[in-house]
Amino acid sequence: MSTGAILPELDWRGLYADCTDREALQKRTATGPITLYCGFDPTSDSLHVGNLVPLFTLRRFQQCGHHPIALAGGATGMIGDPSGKSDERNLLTPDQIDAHLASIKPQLERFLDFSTKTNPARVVNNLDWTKNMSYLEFLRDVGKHITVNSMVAKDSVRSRMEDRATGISYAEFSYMLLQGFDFTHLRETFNCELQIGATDQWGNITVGTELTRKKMGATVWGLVLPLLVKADGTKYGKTAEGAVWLDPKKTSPYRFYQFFVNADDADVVKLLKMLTFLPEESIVDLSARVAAKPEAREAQRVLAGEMTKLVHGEDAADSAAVASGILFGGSVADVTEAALNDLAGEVPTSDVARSALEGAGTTVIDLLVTSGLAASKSEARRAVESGGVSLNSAKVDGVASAATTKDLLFGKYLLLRKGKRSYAIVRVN
RNA sequence: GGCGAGGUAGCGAAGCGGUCAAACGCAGCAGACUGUAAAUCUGUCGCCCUAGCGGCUUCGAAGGUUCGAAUCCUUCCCUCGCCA
Repeated sequence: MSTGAILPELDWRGLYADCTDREALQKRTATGPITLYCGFDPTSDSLHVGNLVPLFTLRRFQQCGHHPIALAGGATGMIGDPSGKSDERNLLTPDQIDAHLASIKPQLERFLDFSTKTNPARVVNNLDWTKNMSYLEFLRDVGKHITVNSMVAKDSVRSRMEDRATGISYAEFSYMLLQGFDFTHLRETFNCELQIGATDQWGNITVGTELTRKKMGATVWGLVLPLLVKADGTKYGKTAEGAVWLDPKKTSPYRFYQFFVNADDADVVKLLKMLTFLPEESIVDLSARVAAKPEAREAQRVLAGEMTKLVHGEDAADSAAVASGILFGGSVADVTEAALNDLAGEVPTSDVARSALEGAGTTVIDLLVTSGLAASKSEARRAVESGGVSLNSAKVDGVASAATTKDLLFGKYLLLRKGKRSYAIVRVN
C-alpha cells in the first residue's frame, strides 16, 4: 500500500479517532514515508490484548511504507501515567521495570519488521535519553515551555484535581512533560513526525506536539485511536481473571483463542477490523455471515484464529482451534485417543498418580480443585451441587461422587467440565 | 506540625454492643433459555469438614473494657482534606 493510503485504511477499520491536523497529515503522508512512534510503558511483565491496537497500527503504518518506532517507556514507567486512572498508582521499583522491559521488548519486536531495507522498525527506550538529564536541565529545557495552565486543563489532571479525595501527585502530574520530551527528542534524533496512541493519550500527545513546535519550530502531528471497548461501553480485553496477556505463560494460547471465540456478536466485526489484518472484502463477507447465521460463530472463529496466529504463531493457532473443535464440536464421548493426546497440554491439564484413582478413587470435588477448575473445595462443592459439573460428559450428581480407574478414558485421561466452557484434563502418570 | 474525615469481603457501600461471616449494588460462579452470543429470570457468592440452629479465620494493626466487640476505650500505622 502507498504511504498516503494509511489514513483511509485507518478510517474504514474504525481506527481513527482524532488528529491534531488531519488534512496536513494526509498531505504529508501522501508525499512519502514518515517516521512515527508509539509508547508502551512497562507497567507489567507482558503486553495485553489492549496494547495490540496501537502496536498493530504501527505495523499498518509500516506496511504502507512508513518508519515505525516502538518506544519502551523505561523512564515514563518509573513515574506512571495518570491518564484514565482514577487513583494514584504505586511506583514500580527500578528492578521491576527492568524485568518488565526485558519481557516486553521481544513482544514489541514480534510484530514489526526490522529487516526490511526500505523502512525498518526501531525499538527505543526513553530511559536512554532521560537518565542522565538533571532536574534543572529538565525544568529549563522542557518545563519552561509548557504552562501549568495548559497542564491543569488536561482531562487526566482535571478529573483527579476535582476528585479531592484522591488528588494527583506532582510526579504523575509531570508525566506529560516526560512524554512530551520524548516526542521532541525523537523528532531531533530520527525526524519523527507523528505520535500515535489511544484516545486517552490525547493530552500527553499534544504536549509533545506543542513542545516540539516551541523548542524546534517543527510541525509534528498526533493521531489517536479509539479505545477498544465492547458494545456495552466496557473495556474489551478483560476477563474475570484479569487482562488477556500476550505471554503464553500468563494466558495460554488455548485460552487466548477461547477469549476471542467468545466475542459477542455485537463486537466481532469491529474487532475483526481493529485487530486483524484481513482485507476489507473478507470482513464484509464475514459480517454478512454473522447477520445471516450468528449461531455458526464463523466470524468469531476467524477472529480467534487470526489473533492466535499473529500472537502465538500458526501451529499454536491450529492446535487451539483443534482443541476447541473437539471440546465444543460434538459429543465428547467419541473423542479419539489421539485427539485427547493433543488436547492434553492445550486445555489446562493436571497430573495425578494412578494409585489415587484405585479403589474408592478420588472425589470429583478434589479433582476440580487440583485441576484448577475450582479455587477451593467449597467452590467445587457448590459447582457440583448446582449441577454444573460433568466427568467425561456425564453429569456429576452428588458431592460424594468419585472418579476411579474405571472412569479413565484410554486408561489415561479424565475430562472434567465445569459450566459450559471450562474444561480441564486430568492425566494419570 | 495543628484541625477534621476516614480505613468493612474482588470493588462500591451499609452496619455503630448480642440474632454479624456481616444488608444492598456491581463483578464472579452455576442453573434455566440458547449459539461456547446478548438479554432475562433463579440460585450462589470467606475457608474447612462427618454439611450442622457445626468448626475456623475475617471488618487497618496491637492491646484493653465486657458474659459478649465490626460496633466502646487506648496506642500505633495508613489514606484524604483544610490550615501552617
